[in-house]
Amino acid sequence: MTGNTARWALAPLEDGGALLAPLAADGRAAGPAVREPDLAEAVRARPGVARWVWRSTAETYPRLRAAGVRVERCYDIEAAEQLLLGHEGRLGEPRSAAAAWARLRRAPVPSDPPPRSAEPGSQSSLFEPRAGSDVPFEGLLAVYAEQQRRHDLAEHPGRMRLLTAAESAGMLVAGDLHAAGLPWRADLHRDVLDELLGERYAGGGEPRRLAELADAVSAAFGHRVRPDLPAEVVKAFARAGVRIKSTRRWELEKIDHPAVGPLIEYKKLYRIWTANGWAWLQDWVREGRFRPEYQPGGTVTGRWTTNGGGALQIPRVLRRAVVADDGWRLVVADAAQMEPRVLAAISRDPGLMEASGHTGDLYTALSDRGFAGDRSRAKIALLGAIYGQTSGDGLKNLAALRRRFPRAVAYVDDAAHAGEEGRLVRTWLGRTSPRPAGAPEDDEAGIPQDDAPAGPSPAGSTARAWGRFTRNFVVQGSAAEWALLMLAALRGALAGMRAELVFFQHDEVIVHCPAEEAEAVAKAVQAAADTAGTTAFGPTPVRFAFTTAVVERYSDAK
DNA sequence: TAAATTGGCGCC
DNA sequence: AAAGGGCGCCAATTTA
Repeated sequence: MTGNTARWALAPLEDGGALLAPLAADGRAAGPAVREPDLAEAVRARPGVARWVWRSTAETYPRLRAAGVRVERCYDIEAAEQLLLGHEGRLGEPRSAAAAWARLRRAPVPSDPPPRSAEPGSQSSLFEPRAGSDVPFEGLLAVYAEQQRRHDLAEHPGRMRLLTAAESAGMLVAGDLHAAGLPWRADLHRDVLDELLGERYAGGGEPRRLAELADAVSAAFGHRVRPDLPAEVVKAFARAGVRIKSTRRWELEKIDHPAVGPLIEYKKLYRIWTANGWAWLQDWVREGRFRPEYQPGGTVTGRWTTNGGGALQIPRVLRRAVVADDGWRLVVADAAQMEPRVLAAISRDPGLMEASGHTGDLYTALSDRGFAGDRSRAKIALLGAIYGQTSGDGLKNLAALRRRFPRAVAYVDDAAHAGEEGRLVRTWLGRTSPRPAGAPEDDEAGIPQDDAPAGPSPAGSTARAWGRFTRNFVVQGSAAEWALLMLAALRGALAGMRAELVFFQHDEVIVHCPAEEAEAVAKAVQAAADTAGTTAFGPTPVRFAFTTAVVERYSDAK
């Protein structure tokens, strides 16, 4: 009975042991719970288990990894709870297993614990039991069984199952990424800082180059102006006869004034100093690795976030510090035009599917089909449609786009209309948008009420802004799902190698591997892209392409 | 005095 | 190039 489809529930205990139970197809326990003295040994002793069902991957997986136990698949009950609540239009209700158990028993529902911020260099925080984790094992089993039933009630039960499985796989990948860490040369990072910012002054003030630029700004205005205070800068320009609404770079660039140059340069360097300067290095890089805590599904659209360290916003100039170990390489792979290809797959627009049917440049293919060979116009038009552009060239070219690719444009337009009317929208697999602020919460998920009282200015700019959000949500969110499945496939493919996934950023992965494995890894990446395409969207002519570079340092990729 | 908000900019 | 969607992080400012 423990064939390769078996599922077991697993709950770690504080003394290092674990409770386990085999599960039947309907999610209920198929046998008595057993207690084992050692969590990792209990898992190791059951190689036939295909999927481990547990409360939280972040709680359990690091302990297994630390003991050298690899888990192929899991089901993360709290991640699934979040997705199921969202699908049911109940986003915002507490998502902990304890809360789900309380709802089942009609007991008072505990609020979720506040999000914990990562401590630099921590491995330990992942081990700490969280408040709200006090669910008895039978409660966990009951919540899981109920979740299985709730999958059946979803709009597309099969896709919903795939979604929770994919999110769970993402949790495993996140654990792997944290454990591996991104190779980071602190000495090279310091070289970059010295080069850009100049030396630091004792006492913690601005580095030399920033001080010089601040002086240059003041000199240009003829009086002391602190460039990091927007209010002061706006006032200084007003005194000089230039009226600006903000000090954003694109606004400053339009001004003809000697302060603009040093001001923009100051902002750029100030950002590097405060966000990724010496303090960041001290906090986040240990023993040659940068180990952020990744949070799959950390955003409403399903994109990941990281907790501390700003791993998804690392300035390009610091990629010089990311260097493979001796004899190793970085396989840097970037999914080319991921979102337009996803739109092709989910809208089933014939023309867009055809243009996405090969791994060559999508915008060139697009321009040959409707923009007289003008690649940049095609690109602007498509991105404008996905993002809901309200002005500029994107809008001008939208008409041509709509003529040639009507179903694709209609798909995102429908999502925008739904958002403007306060309805919910879903990604391809079923991740569901939140409600706009102020929307009624007691109606059926997303179904508009005919007699709904007018909310705060429903047809106004707030509604249109929400429409842009839902328009983008269906594409960005479905793209995140493709990425999740790609990661899951890649993780499986790398299992037999020494290669490790060390970085993930929306549509880009980095694998660190021995030089001799690089070619096989590059092939595995493209294979994972193809697998993810058909797993997510079913049979589709759309191809998902990776641009791959094998390099020793990240900055050498493209 | 601490928490929340704002402005800005880095990444996709 | 700009501007549109998603974020996190920092410093300064405002609010409680």
